[in-house]
Amino acid sequence: MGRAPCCDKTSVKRGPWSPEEDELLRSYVHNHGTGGNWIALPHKAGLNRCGKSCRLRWLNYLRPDIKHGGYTEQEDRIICSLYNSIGSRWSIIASKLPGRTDNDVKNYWNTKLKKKAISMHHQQQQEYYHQQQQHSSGGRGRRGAAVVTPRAAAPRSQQCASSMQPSPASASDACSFGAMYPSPSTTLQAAAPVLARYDGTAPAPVPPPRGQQQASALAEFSPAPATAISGTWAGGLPLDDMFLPELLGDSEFPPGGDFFGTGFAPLLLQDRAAASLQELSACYFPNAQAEMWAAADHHLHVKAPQAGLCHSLT
DNA sequence: AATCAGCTCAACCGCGAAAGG
DNA sequence: ACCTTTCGCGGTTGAGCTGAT
Repeated sequence: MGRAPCCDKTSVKRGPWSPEEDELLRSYVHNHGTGGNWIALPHKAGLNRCGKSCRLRWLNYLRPDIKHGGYTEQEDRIICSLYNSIGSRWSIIASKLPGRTDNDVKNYWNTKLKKKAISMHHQQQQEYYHQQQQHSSGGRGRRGAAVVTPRAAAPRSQQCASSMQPSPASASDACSFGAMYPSPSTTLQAAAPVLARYDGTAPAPVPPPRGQQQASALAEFSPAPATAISGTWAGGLPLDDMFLPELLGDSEFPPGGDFFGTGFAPLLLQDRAAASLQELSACYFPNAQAEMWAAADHHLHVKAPQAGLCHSLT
């Protein structure tokens, strides 16, 4: 059986839109609006198209004030940070970027930004690994502390693969960003009391309906994007305080300095790499997450991530 | 010049949520 | 309360483009 199609696909035109079709749709919406019914719109507009196709064309291409390409570094950072925090909720992310559509942001992430993130994460891991090697060769490290190398971690993740649906690639996509870019929900824990500690044994909070979920997740991202872009974001924090220095260069983040500002320093710089690995590991080993975050909190004052860090694993 | 591989992005697909009867 | 219709979203596809060989 299956779901009935939204329209008769054999009788409607598909594929790329012609300039004439664009003009028909544009002028119809301009004169009449969408009428709240996309299914009926193509017939009224004289278009031999599926309603969904019309909606998509309008929202992603014909709508006024749409921007294509030319993403700024600022936008990159917003996308990265939001992706880290709420995952692939492209419509929400796009809503924070004036003129951008969810499809556009999604494409941009999948084709460009993701690669950038992954390469940066690998670089970060390597640096951490080298640091650990130097540390252990120059003296004994922390008693009982095992140095986790990517090489060593891989087989374990494969062991877990049977109980974890997503591929390592998809997991690393999300987790690499979790590790790289502290989300506002991580860096702004003091300003986000809604964060519940993940203790692994407590019953998971009942997720609110999707709309409310989005709203609560977004509560951390007010005020509006225009304000954010002008230089400040939630709680009046300077935008740059909400992102790790990878995209900015070290000069803006003095080494060892408390660049998150007083009261917003869950990730101390000297332990950042460790926290990153911990976060990454937690993605691969969800059952060990409670212990890790408990330890992390004790050592690093790190809160467990809210939904979104390892969204690809859920 | 021809072929191939990789990339981009518009468009499609199918699902869940919301709305309305 | 249930069913149907429509909307909105995220994942995926594939045509067209570009650069390398």
